[in-house]
Amino acid sequence: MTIALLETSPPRMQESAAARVERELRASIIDLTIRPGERLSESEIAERFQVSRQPVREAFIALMRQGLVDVQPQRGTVVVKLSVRRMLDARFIREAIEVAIVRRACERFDAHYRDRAASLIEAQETAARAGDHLGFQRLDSLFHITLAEGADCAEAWSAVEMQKAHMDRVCALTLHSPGSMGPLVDQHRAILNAIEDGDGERAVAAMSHHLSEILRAVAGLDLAHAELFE
Amino acid sequence: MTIALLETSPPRMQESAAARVERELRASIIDLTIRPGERLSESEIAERFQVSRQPVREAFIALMRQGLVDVQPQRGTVVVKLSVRRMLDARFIREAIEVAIVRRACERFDAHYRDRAASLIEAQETAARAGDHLGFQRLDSLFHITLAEGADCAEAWSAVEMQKAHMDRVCALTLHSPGSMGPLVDQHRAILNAIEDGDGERAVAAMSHHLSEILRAVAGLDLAHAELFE
DNA sequence: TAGTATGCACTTGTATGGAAGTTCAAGAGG
DNA sequence: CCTCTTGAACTTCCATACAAGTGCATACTA
Repeated sequence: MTIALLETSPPRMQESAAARVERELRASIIDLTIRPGERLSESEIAERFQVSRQPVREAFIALMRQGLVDVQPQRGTVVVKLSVRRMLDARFIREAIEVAIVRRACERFDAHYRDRAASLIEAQETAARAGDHLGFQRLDSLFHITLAEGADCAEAWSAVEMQKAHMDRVCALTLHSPGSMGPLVDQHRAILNAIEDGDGERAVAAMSHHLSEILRAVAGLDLAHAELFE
Repeated sequence: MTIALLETSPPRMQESAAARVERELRASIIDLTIRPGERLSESEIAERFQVSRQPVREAFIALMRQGLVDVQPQRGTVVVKLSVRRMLDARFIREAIEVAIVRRACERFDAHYRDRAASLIEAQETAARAGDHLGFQRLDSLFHITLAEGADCAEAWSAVEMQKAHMDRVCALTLHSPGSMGPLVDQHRAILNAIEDGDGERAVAAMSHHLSEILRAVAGLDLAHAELFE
């Protein structure tokens, strides 16, 4: 649904070289700037980022733990290909956690975050009308994070983030038609409304429905980019 | 509920030095052999394992990502203290995922894994009678993994594993009374029965109840080991 | 020609030295 | 006695060199 713009943006103070390489490589892998199946060389990346091999190696290991690259000892490192199976697994895990989040949100949801979520929906409406895909994706991510924080589940979101990457990578393939963002805004609104009403079952159903949108994108893209899939 | 014996056991072929250090340190951190709050030194650990500082550093970074140590640049690395909050967060995430697993298991559960789960319960019964805590913990972990694999959710289990460490660390403090394992076996049996009946709601309730056992262990131990908590 | 060595060019893994930053204690100065 | 400075002793982080393993092309052999 979204690409990782949020965790990409803050070039925090004194970011280590390893963290910088990992952050930038991760973003490129998720938005498919680096193609699935492509070989990555420690030396080449090190030269490109003007650092030594060591921080690059640490970035590779971190990306391997996230399931984004495959480090084969003494052979090489490759960006893992897209996988419908892996995407469905990620969706399953994400839905499990986010459903639990909204269920808890129906019991207690901080008022400040409720207002923030509402204003984010407004901003999404604007971005959708303007056809601003990148902005919309960033706002989408912020909306989900806000739900987690409002329900006091910030830690749970970090667990979602890893899975989200595998969904975003597949979504980066789908062509973003102008009208595709509107329904998503409505779904966000339905989720927030249910939370405000404290209606757990409705909130769960709304979130589940929302996260099932990606299933519709699966059918149409397999053949067009077969070489990117395993 | 359990400590990480499963992922600790296989000293796989050609395991790298970094992986070995991480594996052993992780096990020691989880079973509290290395005390929460203790400082870790790259040099000291390197000397102890007879390797250079580099693989130790990589192990530290990996453990940091799992939330088990805190690497403070240019200052030092410490084992994170126990945290009731962190444990409750881990429990929340784990319950969310495992509840989704058993719900799926009620729809389709491989017969081979059903038999395996049943035999694991038998083995747990034996271990419980014999008072074999370590064996029981290993069987407990295997049971949950078997549920995940039987429901074709192996990937989801790896997401659970990280959270599980934070629960196991707190559970390592609780004194294991001889009769404490019996109810857990019954709970496992209830879960498996519900799955065999295809009764989703009952399976979810049984798993949720099972994973709530740890909440009972929270109250009694805070004061006895206050220095281990943040 | 088919099959088998063999050496080269690549890869990741490890060791080691030094750069940059933090902490803490000892000592100078008020 | 209190405050500030300063330097030694640590820490993690990075750069570099080397070790070890893989794959492939080339050349040699039957």
